[in-house]
Amino acid sequence: MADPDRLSATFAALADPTRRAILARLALGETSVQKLAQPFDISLPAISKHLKVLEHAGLITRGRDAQMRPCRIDAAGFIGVDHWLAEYRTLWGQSMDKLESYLEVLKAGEAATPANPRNVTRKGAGRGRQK
Amino acid sequence: MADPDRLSATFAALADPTRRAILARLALGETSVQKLAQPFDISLPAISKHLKVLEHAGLITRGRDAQMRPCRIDAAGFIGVDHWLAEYRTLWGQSMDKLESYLEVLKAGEAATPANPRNVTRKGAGRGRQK
DNA sequence: TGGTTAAATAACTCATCGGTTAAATACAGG
DNA sequence: CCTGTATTTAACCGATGAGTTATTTAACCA
Repeated sequence: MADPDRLSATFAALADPTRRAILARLALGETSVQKLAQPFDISLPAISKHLKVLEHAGLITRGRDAQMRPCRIDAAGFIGVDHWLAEYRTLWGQSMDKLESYLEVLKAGEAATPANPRNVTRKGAGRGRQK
Repeated sequence: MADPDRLSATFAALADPTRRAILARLALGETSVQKLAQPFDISLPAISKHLKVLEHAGLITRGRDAQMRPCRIDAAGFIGVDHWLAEYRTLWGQSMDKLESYLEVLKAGEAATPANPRNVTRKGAGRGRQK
């Protein structure tokens, strides 16, 4: 119902192996609920609940094709996680090769130069309240 | 593939805003439990529990200094998440996280942080698979 | 219309989680 | 030793989450 914290919802969604398996399957392409459920020995309503959680987490979207509700990966949730993780990447030194790649992209000529002087995202600050 | 339950534990740990705030604080440097607890209006045992969860998730480690147990960031958990996420990066294009990493490098390099990441050219969705 | 298939909802159980307070442990110093 | 400080453990409680079976909604087809 309420959507107080999407990032929390996304991480919570990813904390379940069944849901990660569903995402792995969806990474291969859009699929119906039935086919998604097939590899698991849990009931269909359970799958339906998992899909609802994934959808609310911004990790999948659902369409409509006749009686079927095909599910597909939604980049939004992944981007949210990636963005959060980016704040910590310098802590374990994976930034250099990423920077190299970025510079290659720059050379390819597609990047706009960051130009806004006032910073927007605070570093690690965090929302301190919970629940 | 690493321990799959470990990954679940890591995502579950990250699903709590209080714990993410603790990590944000620890990103600034090693600290005692007391100082860690200060910004929050929850009890000390609650913080202690959060730290235990973070430790089990591979996101922090704890040492010993007299009566204090200083906590610090542990890269392992972050790397686990990053590796998992890498499998899905091709689904939304990589320019975004590369830019973020680049900005992190900038931040690490100088005190004044410029830049607004929002005007980067984004690639289209691009259906695909990987792994 | 009725029947079949696809998926979601309802209502319930049970385990886990985040929080509490009170007590216990570990260490430093007189 | 005893005392103070830092932190963890124990015992408990209400909320949430993952699962179930039974029922219901939605869409297609004869």
